[in-house]
Amino acid sequence: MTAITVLLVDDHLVVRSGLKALLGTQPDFDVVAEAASGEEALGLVEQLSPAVVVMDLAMGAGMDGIEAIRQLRQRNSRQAILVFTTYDSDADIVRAVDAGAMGYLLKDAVPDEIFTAIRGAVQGKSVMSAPVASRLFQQLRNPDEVLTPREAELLSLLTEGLSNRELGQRLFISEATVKTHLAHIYAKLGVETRAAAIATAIRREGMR
Amino acid sequence: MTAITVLLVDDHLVVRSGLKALLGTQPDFDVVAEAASGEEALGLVEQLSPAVVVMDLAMGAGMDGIEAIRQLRQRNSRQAILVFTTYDSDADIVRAVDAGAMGYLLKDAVPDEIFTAIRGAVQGKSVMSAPVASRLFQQLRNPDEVLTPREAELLSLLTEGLSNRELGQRLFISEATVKTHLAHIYAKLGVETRAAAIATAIRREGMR
DNA sequence: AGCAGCATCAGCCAAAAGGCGGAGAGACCA
DNA sequence: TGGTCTCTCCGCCTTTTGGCTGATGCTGCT
Repeated sequence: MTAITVLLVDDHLVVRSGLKALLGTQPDFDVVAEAASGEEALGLVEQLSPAVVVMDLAMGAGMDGIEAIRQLRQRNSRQAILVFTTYDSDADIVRAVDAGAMGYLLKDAVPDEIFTAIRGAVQGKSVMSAPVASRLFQQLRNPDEVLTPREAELLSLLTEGLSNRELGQRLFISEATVKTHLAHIYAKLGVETRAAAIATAIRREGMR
Repeated sequence: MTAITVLLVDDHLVVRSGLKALLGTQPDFDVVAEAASGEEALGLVEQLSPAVVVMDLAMGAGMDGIEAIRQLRQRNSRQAILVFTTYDSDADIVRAVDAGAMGYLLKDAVPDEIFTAIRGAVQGKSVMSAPVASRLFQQLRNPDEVLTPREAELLSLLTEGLSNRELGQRLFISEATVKTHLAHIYAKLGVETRAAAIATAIRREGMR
Protein backbone atom coordinates (compact mmCIF):
# COMPACT_ATOMS: atom_id res chain seq x y z
CA MET A 1 0.00 0.00 0.00
CA THR A 2 1.41 3.31 -1.06
CA ALA A 3 1.60 6.25 1.30
CA ILE A 4 -1.12 8.90 1.53
CA THR A 5 0.28 12.15 0.20
CA VAL A 6 -0.69 15.17 2.27
CA LEU A 7 -0.51 18.94 1.72
CA LEU A 8 -0.58 21.11 4.85
CA VAL A 9 -2.07 24.60 4.62
CA ASP A 10 -1.79 26.89 7.62
CA ASP A 11 -0.41 30.38 7.97
CA HIS A 12 1.34 29.48 11.21
CA LEU A 13 4.65 27.79 10.77
CA VAL A 14 4.43 26.27 14.24
CA VAL A 15 1.19 24.51 13.42
CA ARG A 16 2.50 23.16 10.11
CA SER A 17 5.59 22.00 11.86
CA GLY A 18 3.61 20.28 14.61
CA LEU A 19 1.24 18.62 12.19
CA LYS A 20 4.15 17.42 10.14
CA ALA A 21 5.81 15.96 13.21
CA LEU A 22 2.61 14.18 14.23
CA LEU A 23 1.89 12.77 10.79
CA GLY A 24 5.53 11.72 10.54
CA THR A 25 4.96 9.18 13.29
CA GLN A 26 2.62 7.25 10.99
CA PRO A 27 4.19 5.19 8.21
CA ASP A 28 1.27 5.60 5.82
CA PHE A 29 1.40 9.40 5.66
CA ASP A 30 3.69 11.43 3.49
CA VAL A 31 3.62 15.21 3.88
CA VAL A 32 4.70 16.29 0.43
CA ALA A 33 4.38 20.04 0.84
CA GLU A 34 3.28 22.95 3.03
CA ALA A 35 1.54 26.18 2.12
CA ALA A 36 1.09 29.33 4.19
CA SER A 37 -1.76 30.79 2.16
CA GLY A 38 -4.68 29.86 -0.03
CA GLU A 39 -2.94 30.99 -3.20
CA GLU A 40 0.10 28.93 -2.44
CA ALA A 41 -2.08 25.93 -1.72
CA LEU A 42 -3.81 26.12 -5.11
CA GLY A 43 -0.48 26.11 -6.90
CA LEU A 44 0.90 23.19 -4.92
CA VAL A 45 -2.22 21.09 -5.40
CA GLU A 46 -1.99 21.56 -9.14
CA GLN A 47 1.67 20.70 -9.11
CA LEU A 48 1.66 17.73 -6.73
CA SER A 49 -1.97 16.65 -6.57
CA PRO A 50 -1.79 15.25 -3.05
CA ALA A 51 -4.42 12.80 -1.86
CA VAL A 52 -5.45 15.00 1.07
CA VAL A 53 -5.32 18.71 1.79
CA VAL A 54 -5.36 19.65 5.47
CA MET A 55 -6.36 23.28 5.66
CA ASP A 56 -6.79 25.98 8.27
CA LEU A 57 -9.64 28.41 7.70
CA ALA A 58 -8.15 31.60 9.10
CA MET A 59 -5.28 32.67 6.92
CA GLY A 60 -3.49 35.84 7.86
CA ALA A 61 -3.36 37.55 4.51
CA GLY A 62 -4.89 36.92 1.12
CA MET A 63 -7.34 34.18 0.28
CA ASP A 64 -8.88 32.47 3.28
CA GLY A 65 -9.45 28.76 3.68
CA ILE A 66 -13.09 28.71 2.61
CA GLU A 67 -12.30 30.47 -0.63
CA ALA A 68 -9.38 28.13 -1.26
CA ILE A 69 -11.64 25.11 -0.78
CA ARG A 70 -14.18 26.55 -3.16
CA GLN A 71 -11.58 27.16 -5.84
CA LEU A 72 -10.12 23.72 -5.45
CA ARG A 73 -13.56 22.23 -5.96
CA GLN A 74 -14.18 24.34 -9.02
CA ARG A 75 -11.06 23.00 -10.66
CA ASN A 76 -12.65 19.60 -9.97
CA SER A 77 -9.56 18.33 -8.34
CA ARG A 78 -10.11 15.02 -6.62
CA GLN A 79 -8.34 15.84 -3.38
CA ALA A 80 -10.04 15.15 -0.11
CA ILE A 81 -10.10 18.41 1.84
CA LEU A 82 -9.97 18.42 5.61
CA VAL A 83 -10.56 21.56 7.62
CA PHE A 84 -8.27 21.87 10.63
CA THR A 85 -9.01 24.98 12.60
CA THR A 86 -9.28 26.43 16.08
CA TYR A 87 -12.90 27.49 16.28
CA ASP A 88 -16.13 25.65 15.76
CA SER A 89 -18.28 28.60 14.78
CA ASP A 90 -21.59 27.76 13.16
CA ALA A 91 -20.99 29.96 10.18
CA ASP A 92 -17.57 28.52 9.41
CA ILE A 93 -18.74 24.93 9.65
CA VAL A 94 -21.64 25.46 7.31
CA ARG A 95 -19.60 27.43 4.82
CA ALA A 96 -16.75 24.94 4.82
CA VAL A 97 -19.01 21.94 4.29
CA ASP A 98 -20.86 23.93 1.69
CA ALA A 99 -17.64 24.78 -0.11
CA GLY A 100 -16.77 21.10 -0.31
CA ALA A 101 -14.78 20.10 2.78
CA MET A 102 -14.79 16.38 3.56
CA GLY A 103 -14.15 16.75 7.26
CA TYR A 104 -13.82 19.32 10.00
CA LEU A 105 -11.33 18.93 12.82
CA LEU A 106 -10.53 21.19 15.74
CA LYS A 107 -6.99 21.98 16.73
CA ASP A 108 -7.41 20.47 20.14
CA ALA A 109 -8.08 17.09 18.55
CA VAL A 110 -5.88 14.25 19.74
CA PRO A 111 -3.52 12.73 17.16
CA ASP A 112 -5.65 9.62 16.71
CA GLU A 113 -8.61 11.71 15.63
CA ILE A 114 -6.48 13.41 13.05
CA PHE A 115 -5.07 10.18 11.70
CA THR A 116 -8.50 8.60 11.49
CA ALA A 117 -9.95 11.62 9.77
CA ILE A 118 -7.25 11.70 7.11
CA ARG A 119 -7.47 8.00 6.40
CA GLY A 120 -11.23 8.25 6.25
CA ALA A 121 -11.13 11.26 3.96
CA VAL A 122 -9.18 9.48 1.22
CA GLN A 123 -11.84 6.77 1.27
CA GLY A 124 -14.57 9.33 0.86
CA LYS A 125 -15.66 9.20 4.48
CA SER A 126 -16.63 12.37 6.25
CA VAL A 127 -15.12 12.72 9.70
CA MET A 128 -15.56 15.59 12.10
CA SER A 129 -14.80 16.44 15.71
CA ALA A 130 -17.62 15.77 18.13
CA PRO A 131 -18.41 19.44 18.91
CA VAL A 132 -18.55 20.20 15.22
CA ALA A 133 -20.90 17.33 14.50
CA SER A 134 -23.24 18.30 17.30
CA ARG A 135 -23.44 21.84 16.00
CA LEU A 136 -24.34 20.61 12.56
CA PHE A 137 -27.03 18.32 13.93
CA GLN A 138 -28.47 21.10 15.98
CA GLN A 139 -28.86 23.18 12.87
CA LEU A 140 -30.63 20.33 11.15
CA ARG A 141 -32.99 19.88 14.06
CA ASN A 142 -33.85 23.57 14.33
CA PRO A 143 -34.05 24.91 10.82
CA ASP A 144 -36.14 27.77 12.17
CA GLU A 145 -33.05 29.20 13.74
CA VAL A 146 -31.00 29.25 10.58
CA LEU A 147 -30.58 32.71 9.11
CA THR A 148 -31.57 33.32 5.50
CA PRO A 149 -28.78 34.55 3.22
CA ARG A 150 -30.06 38.07 3.38
CA GLU A 151 -30.29 37.99 7.14
CA ALA A 152 -26.77 36.67 7.41
CA GLU A 153 -25.62 39.52 5.20
CA LEU A 154 -27.33 42.02 7.44
CA LEU A 155 -25.93 40.46 10.57
CA SER A 156 -22.48 40.60 9.14
CA LEU A 157 -22.79 44.31 8.46
CA LEU A 158 -24.43 44.78 11.84
CA THR A 159 -21.25 43.59 13.51
CA GLU A 160 -19.43 46.47 11.83
CA GLY A 161 -21.47 48.78 14.02
CA LEU A 162 -23.66 50.29 11.29
CA SER A 163 -26.96 52.06 12.04
CA ASN A 164 -30.25 51.04 10.44
CA ARG A 165 -29.96 53.89 7.99
CA GLU A 166 -26.46 52.91 7.01
CA LEU A 167 -27.49 49.30 6.64
CA GLY A 168 -30.28 50.37 4.30
CA GLN A 169 -27.96 52.47 2.19
CA ARG A 170 -25.37 49.76 2.01
CA LEU A 171 -27.88 47.12 0.91
CA PHE A 172 -30.07 49.39 -1.22
CA ILE A 173 -33.18 48.72 0.82
CA SER A 174 -35.37 50.96 2.97
CA GLU A 175 -34.89 51.41 6.68
CA ALA A 176 -38.23 49.69 7.19
CA THR A 177 -36.93 46.56 5.54
CA VAL A 178 -33.83 46.70 7.63
CA LYS A 179 -35.97 46.75 10.74
CA THR A 180 -37.96 43.78 9.53
CA HIS A 181 -34.84 41.76 8.90
CA LEU A 182 -33.41 42.75 12.25
CA ALA A 183 -36.56 41.65 14.04
CA HIS A 184 -36.27 38.24 12.40
CA ILE A 185 -32.59 38.01 13.22
CA TYR A 186 -33.21 38.86 16.87
CA ALA A 187 -35.88 36.19 17.08
CA LYS A 188 -33.63 33.56 15.55
CA LEU A 189 -30.66 34.45 17.72
CA GLY A 190 -32.85 34.62 20.79
CA VAL A 191 -31.93 38.18 21.69
CA GLU A 192 -33.83 41.43 22.06
CA THR A 193 -31.38 44.16 21.20
CA ARG A 194 -28.88 44.83 18.49
CA ALA A 195 -26.16 44.96 21.09
CA ALA A 196 -26.85 41.39 22.14
CA ALA A 197 -27.15 40.35 18.52
CA ILE A 198 -23.71 41.72 17.74
CA ALA A 199 -22.21 40.08 20.79
CA THR A 200 -23.80 36.76 19.89
CA ALA A 201 -22.83 37.01 16.26
CA ILE A 202 -19.19 37.79 16.86
CA ARG A 203 -18.78 35.21 19.57
CA ARG A 204 -20.98 32.40 18.29
CA GLU A 205 -21.04 32.86 14.58
CA GLY A 206 -17.37 33.61 14.40
CA MET A 207 -17.68 36.95 12.66
CA ARG A 208 -14.42 38.56 13.49
CA MET B 1 27.45 26.56 28.07
CA THR B 2 24.62 24.50 29.36
CA ALA B 3 21.31 24.21 27.50
CA ILE B 4 18.35 26.46 28.19
CA THR B 5 15.57 24.38 29.75
CA VAL B 6 12.14 25.18 28.37
CA LEU B 7 8.59 24.36 29.44
CA LEU B 8 5.90 24.59 26.76
CA VAL B 9 2.34 25.47 27.80
CA ASP B 10 -0.40 25.30 25.19
CA ASP B 11 -3.69 23.48 25.15
CA HIS B 12 -3.17 22.42 21.53
CA LEU B 13 -1.02 19.38 21.12
CA VAL B 14 -0.18 20.36 17.56
CA VAL B 15 1.28 23.65 18.65
CA ARG B 16 3.34 22.09 21.42
CA SER B 17 4.55 19.52 18.98
CA GLY B 18 5.49 22.14 16.42
CA LEU B 19 7.24 24.33 18.91
CA LYS B 20 9.15 21.35 20.20
CA ALA B 21 10.23 20.44 16.70
CA LEU B 22 11.38 24.00 16.00
CA LEU B 23 13.26 24.38 19.25
CA GLY B 24 14.79 20.98 18.68
CA THR B 25 16.72 22.34 15.72
CA GLN B 26 18.73 24.56 18.07
CA PRO B 27 21.46 22.90 20.15
CA ASP B 28 21.08 25.29 23.06
CA PHE B 29 17.41 24.57 23.78
CA ASP B 30 16.12 21.69 25.80
CA VAL B 31 12.35 21.24 26.04
CA VAL B 32 12.06 19.48 29.37
CA ALA B 33 8.27 19.29 29.60
CA GLU B 34 4.92 20.27 28.13
CA ALA B 35 1.70 21.31 29.81
CA ALA B 36 -1.80 21.58 28.38
CA SER B 37 -3.23 23.82 31.10
CA GLY B 38 -2.29 26.48 33.61
CA GLU B 39 -2.60 24.11 36.55
CA GLU B 40 -0.35 21.57 34.93
CA ALA B 41 2.17 24.30 34.17
CA LEU B 42 2.38 25.41 37.80
CA GLY B 43 3.14 21.88 38.94
CA LEU B 44 5.79 21.30 36.31
CA VAL B 45 7.53 24.59 37.02
CA GLU B 46 7.77 23.72 40.69
CA GLN B 47 9.07 20.27 39.86
CA LEU B 48 11.54 21.10 37.10
CA SER B 49 12.12 24.84 37.43
CA PRO B 50 12.88 25.42 33.75
CA ALA B 51 14.73 28.54 32.69
CA VAL B 52 11.94 29.67 30.37
CA VAL B 53 8.20 29.10 30.22
CA VAL B 54 6.62 29.57 26.79
CA MET B 55 2.91 30.03 27.34
CA ASP B 56 -0.25 30.44 25.30
CA LEU B 57 -2.87 32.76 26.76
CA ALA B 58 -6.04 31.03 25.61
CA MET B 59 -6.31 27.73 27.37
CA GLY B 60 -9.37 25.64 26.61
CA ALA B 61 -10.42 24.73 30.13
CA GLY B 62 -9.41 25.80 33.58
CA MET B 63 -6.87 28.46 34.43
CA ASP B 64 -5.95 30.71 31.53
CA GLY B 65 -2.46 31.91 30.66
CA ILE B 66 -2.69 35.28 32.37
CA GLU B 67 -3.72 33.73 35.65
CA ALA B 68 -0.97 31.14 35.36
CA ILE B 69 1.61 33.88 34.84
CA ARG B 70 0.31 35.77 37.84
CA GLN B 71 0.52 32.73 40.08
CA LEU B 72 4.01 31.89 38.88
CA ARG B 73 5.12 35.40 39.76
CA GLN B 74 3.54 35.21 43.19
CA ARG B 75 5.55 32.12 44.01
CA ASN B 76 8.48 34.30 43.08
CA SER B 77 9.85 31.71 40.77
CA ARG B 78 12.70 33.04 38.69
CA GLN B 79 11.54 31.68 35.34
CA ALA B 80 11.42 33.96 32.35
CA ILE B 81 7.88 33.82 30.99
CA LEU B 82 7.22 34.27 27.29
CA VAL B 83 3.72 34.68 25.93
CA PHE B 84 3.17 32.88 22.64
CA THR B 85 -0.31 33.45 21.33
CA THR B 86 -2.39 34.05 18.24
CA TYR B 87 -3.90 37.45 18.84
CA ASP B 88 -2.42 40.80 19.65
CA SER B 89 -5.38 42.30 21.47
CA ASP B 90 -4.64 45.40 23.50
CA ALA B 91 -6.19 44.02 26.63
CA ASP B 92 -4.26 40.77 26.52
CA ILE B 93 -0.95 42.48 25.96
CA VAL B 94 -1.38 44.86 28.83
CA ARG B 95 -2.63 42.19 31.18
CA ALA B 96 0.16 39.79 30.27
CA VAL B 97 2.90 42.35 30.73
CA ASP B 98 1.20 43.45 33.92
CA ALA B 99 1.09 39.88 35.20
CA GLY B 100 4.80 39.57 34.66
CA ALA B 101 5.49 38.27 31.17
CA MET B 102 8.97 38.98 29.83
CA GLY B 103 8.03 38.88 26.16
CA TYR B 104 5.08 38.59 23.86
CA LEU B 105 5.26 36.64 20.61
CA LEU B 106 2.63 35.99 17.99
CA LYS B 107 2.12 32.57 16.51
CA ASP B 108 2.94 33.74 13.04
CA ALA B 109 6.45 34.67 14.18
CA VAL B 110 9.28 33.15 12.19
CA PRO B 111 11.51 30.68 14.04
CA ASP B 112 14.36 33.14 14.37
CA GLU B 113 12.16 35.55 16.27
CA ILE B 114 11.20 32.81 18.65
CA PHE B 115 14.76 31.72 19.22
CA THR B 116 15.93 35.26 19.79
CA ALA B 117 13.10 35.94 22.20
CA ILE B 118 13.83 32.89 24.30
CA ARG B 119 17.55 33.55 24.44
CA GLY B 120 16.86 37.15 25.32
CA ALA B 121 14.36 36.23 27.99
CA VAL B 122 16.83 34.19 30.04
CA GLN B 123 19.13 37.20 30.03
CA GLY B 124 16.36 39.40 31.31
CA LYS B 125 15.74 41.04 27.96
CA SER B 126 12.19 41.78 26.91
CA VAL B 127 11.42 40.79 23.36
CA MET B 128 8.13 41.18 21.56
CA SER B 129 6.77 40.87 18.06
CA ALA B 130 6.66 44.10 16.10
CA PRO B 131 2.85 44.44 16.03
CA VAL B 132 2.73 43.90 19.77
CA ALA B 133 5.39 46.48 20.46
CA SER B 134 3.68 49.06 18.31
CA ARG B 135 0.43 48.54 20.15
CA LEU B 136 2.12 49.04 23.47
CA PHE B 137 3.85 52.20 22.30
CA GLN B 138 0.62 53.55 20.96
CA GLN B 139 -0.93 53.16 24.36
CA LEU B 140 1.98 54.99 25.93
CA ARG B 141 1.73 57.82 23.43
CA ASN B 142 -2.02 58.22 23.80
CA PRO B 143 -2.83 57.77 27.46
CA ASP B 144 -6.06 59.67 26.81
CA GLU B 145 -7.37 56.65 24.99
CA VAL B 146 -6.80 54.23 27.81
CA LEU B 147 -10.00 53.28 29.59
CA THR B 148 -10.28 53.77 33.34
CA PRO B 149 -10.98 50.63 35.37
CA ARG B 150 -14.61 51.52 35.75
CA GLU B 151 -14.98 52.18 32.05
CA ALA B 152 -13.37 48.87 31.21
CA GLU B 153 -15.80 47.18 33.54
CA LEU B 154 -18.71 48.82 31.77
CA LEU B 155 -17.37 47.96 28.37
CA SER B 156 -17.00 44.38 29.37
CA LEU B 157 -20.64 44.20 30.47
CA LEU B 158 -21.64 46.13 27.38
CA THR B 159 -20.34 43.31 25.23
CA GLU B 160 -22.82 41.03 26.97
CA GLY B 161 -25.55 43.01 25.31
CA LEU B 162 -26.95 44.73 28.41
CA SER B 163 -29.10 47.88 28.22
CA ASN B 164 -28.26 51.05 30.11
CA ARG B 165 -30.78 50.20 32.78
CA GLU B 166 -29.34 46.73 33.22
CA LEU B 167 -25.84 48.11 33.35
CA GLY B 168 -26.90 50.48 36.11
CA GLN B 169 -28.52 47.73 38.13
CA ARG B 170 -25.57 45.45 37.69
CA LEU B 171 -23.09 48.09 38.84
CA PHE B 172 -25.32 49.76 41.44
CA ILE B 173 -25.18 53.14 39.75
CA SER B 174 -27.82 55.30 38.11
CA GLU B 175 -28.64 55.20 34.45
CA ALA B 176 -27.30 58.74 34.19
CA THR B 177 -23.91 57.60 35.34
CA VAL B 178 -23.99 54.75 32.89
CA LYS B 179 -24.57 57.22 30.10
CA THR B 180 -21.70 59.38 31.23
CA HIS B 181 -19.34 56.44 31.27
CA LEU B 182 -20.56 55.30 27.88
CA ALA B 183 -19.98 58.73 26.38
CA HIS B 184 -16.40 58.62 27.63
CA ILE B 185 -15.91 55.10 26.32
CA TYR B 186 -17.24 56.04 22.90
CA ALA B 187 -14.89 58.99 22.74
CA LYS B 188 -11.90 56.89 23.68
CA LEU B 189 -12.74 54.11 21.26
CA GLY B 190 -13.50 56.60 18.53
CA VAL B 191 -17.03 55.38 17.89
CA GLU B 192 -20.47 56.91 18.11
CA THR B 193 -22.82 54.08 18.90
CA ARG B 194 -22.91 51.26 21.34
CA ALA B 195 -23.06 48.83 18.46
CA ALA B 196 -19.73 50.02 17.14
CA ALA B 197 -18.31 50.07 20.65
CA ILE B 198 -19.22 46.42 21.15
CA ALA B 199 -17.81 45.44 17.79
CA THR B 200 -14.58 47.30 18.51
CA ALA B 201 -14.32 45.93 22.01
CA ILE B 202 -14.77 42.31 21.07
CA ARG B 203 -12.47 42.50 18.08
CA ARG B 204 -9.79 44.86 19.32
CA GLU B 205 -9.82 44.47 23.05
CA GLY B 206 -10.07 40.76 22.85
CA MET B 207 -13.22 40.42 24.95
CA ARG B 208 -14.43 37.07 23.84
C1' DA C 1 -4.34 74.89 49.42
C1' DG C 2 -5.22 73.99 44.74
C1' DC C 3 -5.72 71.34 40.74
C1' DA C 4 -6.64 67.22 37.92
C1' DG C 5 -8.81 62.89 37.33
C1' DC C 6 -12.35 59.83 38.49
C1' DA C 7 -16.90 58.39 39.62
C1' DT C 8 -21.27 59.80 40.59
C1' DC C 9 -25.79 62.13 39.39
C1' DA C 10 -29.49 65.48 36.86
C1' DG C 11 -32.39 67.42 33.18
C1' DC C 12 -33.47 68.33 28.43
C1' DC C 13 -33.95 67.19 23.81
C1' DA C 14 -33.35 64.91 19.31
C1' DA C 15 -32.39 60.76 17.08
C1' DA C 16 -32.37 55.88 16.81
C1' DA C 17 -34.14 51.59 17.74
C1' DG C 18 -37.75 48.26 18.70
C1' DG C 19 -42.67 46.17 18.85
C1' DC C 20 -46.99 45.71 16.44
C1' DG C 21 -49.87 44.54 12.66
C1' DG C 22 -50.44 44.44 7.83
C1' DA C 23 -49.24 43.67 2.94
C1' DG C 24 -47.54 42.88 -1.88
C1' DA C 25 -44.25 40.53 -5.31
C1' DG C 26 -41.51 36.79 -6.78
C1' DA C 27 -39.56 32.03 -6.25
C1' DC C 28 -40.10 27.42 -5.50
C1' DC C 29 -42.32 23.24 -4.63
C1' DA C 30 -46.07 19.79 -3.95
C1' DT D 1 -53.20 25.90 -8.38
C1' DG D 2 -52.26 26.61 -3.72
C1' DG D 3 -49.07 26.93 -0.01
C1' DT D 4 -44.72 28.45 1.89
C1' DC D 5 -40.46 31.30 1.97
C1' DT D 6 -38.12 35.21 1.30
C1' DC D 7 -37.56 39.88 0.56
C1' DT D 8 -39.53 44.03 0.28
C1' DC D 9 -42.21 48.04 2.30
C1' DC D 10 -45.69 51.02 5.42
C1' DG D 11 -47.46 53.43 9.62
C1' DC D 12 -47.87 54.13 14.58
C1' DC D 13 -46.30 54.13 18.99
C1' DT D 14 -43.04 53.38 22.99
C1' DT D 15 -38.59 52.80 24.68
C1' DT D 16 -33.79 53.47 24.38
C1' DT D 17 -29.94 55.82 23.23
C1' DG D 18 -26.87 59.69 22.53
C1' DG D 19 -25.42 64.76 22.83
C1' DC D 20 -25.09 68.65 25.73
C1' DT D 21 -24.37 71.23 29.91
C1' DG D 22 -23.60 71.36 34.51
C1' DA D 23 -22.67 69.77 39.24
C1' DT D 24 -20.87 67.21 43.55
C1' DG D 25 -17.61 64.47 46.44
C1' DC D 26 -13.33 61.96 46.66
C1' DT D 27 -8.47 60.99 45.84
C1' DG D 28 -3.92 61.92 44.87
C1' DC D 29 -0.34 64.88 43.45
C1' DT D 30 2.19 69.23 43.75
